[in-house]
Amino acid sequence: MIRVFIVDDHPVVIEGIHSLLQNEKDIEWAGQAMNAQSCLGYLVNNTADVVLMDISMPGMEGVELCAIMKEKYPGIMILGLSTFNQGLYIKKMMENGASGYILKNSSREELIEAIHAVHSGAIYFSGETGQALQEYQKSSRAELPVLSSREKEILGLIAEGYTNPQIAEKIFLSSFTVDSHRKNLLAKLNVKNTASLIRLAVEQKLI
Amino acid sequence: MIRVFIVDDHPVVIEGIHSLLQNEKDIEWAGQAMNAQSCLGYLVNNTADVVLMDISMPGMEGVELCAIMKEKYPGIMILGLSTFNQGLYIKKMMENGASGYILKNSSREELIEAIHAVHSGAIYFSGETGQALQEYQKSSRAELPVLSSREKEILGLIAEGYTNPQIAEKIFLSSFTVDSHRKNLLAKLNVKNTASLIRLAVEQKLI
DNA sequence: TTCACCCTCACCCGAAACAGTGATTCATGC
DNA sequence: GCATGAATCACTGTTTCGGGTGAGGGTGAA
Repeated sequence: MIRVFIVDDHPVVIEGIHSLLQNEKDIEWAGQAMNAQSCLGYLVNNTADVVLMDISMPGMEGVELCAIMKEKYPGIMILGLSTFNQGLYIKKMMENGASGYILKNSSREELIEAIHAVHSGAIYFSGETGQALQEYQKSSRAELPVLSSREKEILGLIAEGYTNPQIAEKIFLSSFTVDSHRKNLLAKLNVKNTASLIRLAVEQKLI
Repeated sequence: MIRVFIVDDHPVVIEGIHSLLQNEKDIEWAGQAMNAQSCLGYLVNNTADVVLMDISMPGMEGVELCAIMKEKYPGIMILGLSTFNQGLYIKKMMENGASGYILKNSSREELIEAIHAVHSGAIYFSGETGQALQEYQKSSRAELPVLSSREKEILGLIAEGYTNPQIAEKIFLSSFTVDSHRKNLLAKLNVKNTASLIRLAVEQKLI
């Protein structure tokens, strides 16, 4: 028996989901809340197996609530719920411990499949949201110039906090040479100092 | 009809999966390959809907093959397959376009559910691998000291490539003050220069 | 009301980074 | 065989960073 709780500020959505799950044998309606506070209040004395959670709520963000709940009750699985299909939000929810994500206009079958998957510890993103997430990951990758192996090596060492003289000593080069490579990195990646260089490198997973 | 192709360097695994899928009505066995090259060769003249892919293969890494395939044939869905349960690899596969992940000792039901989910565009990570992924994400977060709002603001501006004088001008402060905050950031986060500061900040999602 | 902490500003100084320019060697491919 | 680019080294500046130190005002909590 899977106890399902729902947090959403739209009564219509709560009703809709409730009626969709009503005749499901292994799903039990644990309760509902219309904001983050009452959700957390409910969980003080009660519990649930799966929480359906809207990401866009007044006051506390769904993303925040997600993080708090996972901190306090790691055993409760969270299934994101949204009308919109924003890759960024979906990614953030996942990074904060959500186990899945579906759209509010999902079919009954999809909803139930997602609840089961999430309850079993799996991660499930429905077709539309899964594609949005992958699209988002793809689009956030820029077109990058090719770095030589030496440049990549030195980039890695810079990111680890070594200075030019330290790098020079470490890989047996002149400090001038390291400096040259460093300047080439700045030029190739079109950034103007170490801060933006490292930021770009980490975000684009160059290191 | 879902055409399923498999890439794995272990014949036993190929046979096992083949027999598991044999009697499935809506699944068609498209073919098999034992390394990345022959997989790519097959796809020149043929196609598939879902590719089951081992992540640990001799020669080319599964992660690499995944990226190449998604680049060339974005419509083919990739389902990772592994004996081990390494959060890091699972994350990398996903970042490179895989739609799901299961362990080789999964049940027949789980395998088929995963193939269906992935084929519909969804993202599916089986119970064990999903938990490994979430554990990995959790464990890679360090215990961080609390940064004041001013510090966070300045950290963000440093990451955008502004120098102390530029930041000072931008937020109407003395350059000395900005420098003080900057030094406090280095001290609090226990790093010794801008490079490691920004790396930490990006990796821990402080900005 | 202390105490802690944030925010602000200030100065000194050495080290590191950044800009510009130019050079040689070596391998690779056209 | 010649162009291209990677990799190496060199020198000269200017700017920025980072370490150390200190100080004054504000706020909020114990």
